[in-house]
Amino acid sequence: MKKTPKYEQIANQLRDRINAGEYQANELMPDQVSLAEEFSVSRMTIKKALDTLALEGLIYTRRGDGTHVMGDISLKIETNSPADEHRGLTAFFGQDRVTSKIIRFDILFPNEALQSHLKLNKNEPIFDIVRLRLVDEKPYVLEHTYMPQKLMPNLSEDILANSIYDYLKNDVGLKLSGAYRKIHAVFADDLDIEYLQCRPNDPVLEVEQVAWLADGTPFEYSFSRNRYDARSYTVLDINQGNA
Amino acid sequence: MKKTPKYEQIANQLRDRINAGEYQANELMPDQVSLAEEFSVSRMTIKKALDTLALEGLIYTRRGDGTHVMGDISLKIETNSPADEHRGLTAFFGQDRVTSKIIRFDILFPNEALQSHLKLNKNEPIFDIVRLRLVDEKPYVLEHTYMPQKLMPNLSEDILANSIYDYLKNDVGLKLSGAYRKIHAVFADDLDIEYLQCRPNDPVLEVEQVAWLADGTPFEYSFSRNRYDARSYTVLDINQGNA
DNA sequence: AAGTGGTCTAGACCACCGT
DNA sequence: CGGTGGTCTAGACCACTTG
Repeated sequence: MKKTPKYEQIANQLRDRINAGEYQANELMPDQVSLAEEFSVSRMTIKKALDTLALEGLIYTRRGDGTHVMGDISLKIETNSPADEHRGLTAFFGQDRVTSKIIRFDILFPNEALQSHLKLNKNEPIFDIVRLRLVDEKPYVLEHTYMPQKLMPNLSEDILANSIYDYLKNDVGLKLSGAYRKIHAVFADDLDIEYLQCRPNDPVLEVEQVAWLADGTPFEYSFSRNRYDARSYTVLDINQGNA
Repeated sequence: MKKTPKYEQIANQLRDRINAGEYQANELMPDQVSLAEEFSVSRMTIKKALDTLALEGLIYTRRGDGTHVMGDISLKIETNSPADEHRGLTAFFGQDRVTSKIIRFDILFPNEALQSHLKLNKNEPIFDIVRLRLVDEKPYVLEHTYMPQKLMPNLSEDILANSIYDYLKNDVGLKLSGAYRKIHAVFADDLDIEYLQCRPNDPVLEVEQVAWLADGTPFEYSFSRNRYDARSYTVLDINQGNA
């Protein structure tokens, strides 16, 4: 049983109202004092809920004016693969639609680059995993993943066939915290050609990632490779009032 | 003259201390009560300053434990081109290093896609701009930009030679607010080959962007094309405690 | 001038982690 | 258990936009 903070509950309700069209795009929302009365909370709590929605790009606020509902952003609507994806593919598409074909599952000692990325010394073994992820039976992304063995000693092929993230979260009890990603355009390599059915010289969208736990420990270094015509990567960048 | 909030001043000071090594990586920072005393502010204000740093990935907090300084993230260190780049190239590299070669500067009526992206009707003309941006005299990125004429009626080639963003912010008085980006891998086209000196069939990293003002009006739709071997795109994704 | 959102306070209670 | 961070309050003052 977990407790959801008031500001989060309120943010959820307000988000629902916006999505339901109860507050129209480019119109004003009720002012913070009214909302505080409606929800029987202090204005600071309302403010925090609104901050959440502003970070999501749903509203914007202007001192002296009010809180506006943001009109739809064209690129946002077309979007299908959000930046916030370190919860994994299964969380996004649902367990039924995602399957995995294991192409490699080895264990080895890390080279210098991997020692640095995962903050390990050369004697701490890592898993070396290559998986083809399929959505609705169709090749979606080819993932090359390195993870420290010591964090997940019981990793097996059965787990790899499903979601590693679910395993780490639910069975091992690790808490995921964040990720740093670097996005490149590269040439298709032999594996891309074989499994993603790329042609030689096709461009490939590669997402290089270091992900870490709530205590700051890196737990994953990975490359995700995508067909250039099948997938893109989207980012929402909200300017926090400074400029 | 503008007034900087206390929490922002404090966040800046604490950030400096972390970067100076005054608070060591993977060590605890002073607790919030102590910091509140040191800066003579309430604990809520300290909390807000720390939230800022947590969003930047510099620290992480654990209930019942304390505030930890995040160890360095490997990809973050190598990084040179941050996601937060809608302030423009000149703001990042400095005015002296960035020059622009104007390849196209036209005005035309928007097609349906552009009407949708920029929320215009078919009778409102837009600028159609192609610029090669050079850093230290070397080709860096090829930018194809569409902007509504009505927002910036006096745009000229002189301005294009420098920073459009500086012009919009300082001379026109527009307030930039946010951007939605979609990142693709694509084939080099004729312009890429000519100006970025790509070879035919080279992959190109393309960033498609819709940017909008503080009042929610879209003011720019653009494509930035980069040589695959010259540039990447980085994103920091911090999980806000939920999962 | 009136009304809005942004900041800040002083204190309270709670949830969580360590011992 | 003591100490930590997370939330929340009721009120205050300020900065800003609009009439």
